Amino acid sequence: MGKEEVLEKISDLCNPLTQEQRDFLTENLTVYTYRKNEAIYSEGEFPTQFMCLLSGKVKIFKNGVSGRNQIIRVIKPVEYFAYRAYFAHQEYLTAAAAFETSTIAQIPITTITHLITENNALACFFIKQLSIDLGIADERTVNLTQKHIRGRLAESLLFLKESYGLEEDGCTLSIYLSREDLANLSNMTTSNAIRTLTNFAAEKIIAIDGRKIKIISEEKLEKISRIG
Amino acid sequence: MGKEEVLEKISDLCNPLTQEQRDFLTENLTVYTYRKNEAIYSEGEFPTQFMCLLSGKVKIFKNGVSGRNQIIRVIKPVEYFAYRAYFAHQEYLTAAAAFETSTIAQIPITTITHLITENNALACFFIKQLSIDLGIADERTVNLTQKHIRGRLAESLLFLKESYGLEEDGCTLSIYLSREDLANLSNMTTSNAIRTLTNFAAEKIIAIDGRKIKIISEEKLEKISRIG
DNA sequence: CACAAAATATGTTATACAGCATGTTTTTAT
DNA sequence: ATAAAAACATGCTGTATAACATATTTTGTG
Repeated sequence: MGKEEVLEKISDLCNPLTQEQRDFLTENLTVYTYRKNEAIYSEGEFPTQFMCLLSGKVKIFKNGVSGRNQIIRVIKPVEYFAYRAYFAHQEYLTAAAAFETSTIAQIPITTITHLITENNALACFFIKQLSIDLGIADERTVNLTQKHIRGRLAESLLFLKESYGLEEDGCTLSIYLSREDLANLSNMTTSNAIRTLTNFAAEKIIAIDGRKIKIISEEKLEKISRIG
Repeated sequence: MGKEEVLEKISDLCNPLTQEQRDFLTENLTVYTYRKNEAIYSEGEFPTQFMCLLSGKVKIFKNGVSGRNQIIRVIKPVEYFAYRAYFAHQEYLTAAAAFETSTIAQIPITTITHLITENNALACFFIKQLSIDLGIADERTVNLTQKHIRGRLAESLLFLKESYGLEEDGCTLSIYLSREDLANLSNMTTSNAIRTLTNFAAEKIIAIDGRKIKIISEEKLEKISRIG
């Protein structure tokens, strides 16, 4: 992908910038492609790059107790990530990996912080983004802890629909997750993700074909998510 | 409390400001005192005031399913709160109430956003604060979902020690929470908070005298928190 | 293509924790 | 001071979900 094309994609980041600042950004920008399941960064590492997902799908997750992972959030194009830790003067508390082949623009995080101190509109952009993410995290805490297994899985399916959308048929989720990833997203064991998925299919709420998931009744999913 | 005194307390907010900006802040600043258990703001309300806790203790919580509350974070003097929702252009997703008599400085949130657009250092202050809070929220998600009941309670006790410190004797927590609040902080029922607390006391990890909690072995609490 | 490894599926068992009931103590209000 | 309400305490029961076991299917690799 050419730099011109990249700049167009990250316009919400570039719009507030002066031409000079934009050039500075472009000079320091590199583009990498990660393969399916490849690690992008790991918990405990020191953050050096600000990232923007240009194409593909990425998960942000944490290693919990006894090897259980928790998917904290998912990234879709064009979204920014990998900056929180540096802004907080911390190491990464999370890890990131590619769900599928993903193209990522990387800019040294110091370049970004430099631009932030120069450009107030850019600072405001990050204030808003962080505020939205913090709200999502707060919601998620309650949902993951208080809802029952069916409610958590239903919510995850709706969340995936919101995040990555549907295919042309208007009902198949555009992301094909392993049962394990689905479990890690919903805070349950893989076995229970499989079982509950099977139940949903038997109840004609969804239809499953391998990793393809068709949402038959969004209303029912919403109801299960709300109550359970 | 006089405005002079308040300004001194919120110096980390004021330091980046020009004298003119500081005067603008002072003009728009009011101080309220909330009684024990009094609501400060509620879920769904539209945010209008930026707040700073000058003295006392405050909880930020969410109403979960079937009346179960989840305490999301606690505020100590001098910390800022009640600004996330406005920055994200949302209603409050959480509620706030006073654990005990609390004095709170309030500034119209529009005053703050105005100052942020004028003052880059102030914007950076909030970027850092939000980034730290987002990291805490991510950690908390995993801790609350993956740890067992003893681990969650142990963690909460250590968290309260970190947040509010100890009394002069060097081992009594400076905050006296109801068993219900302790349960809401640790994602468990009140019954189980009581039971587990009793167990910890029997194991000589803590000593309880009504709502007073003495930490006898911090190492053991840390171990339980880590493993459980 | 064959083989190993991983992912999916499903049944069984074990257990952590919620839910409920009941009694006691402490706090609050009149 | 006394009644009422709230908080605390503890035992019992039920159940949601983890943990384990064992097939079966799919995927990846030499």
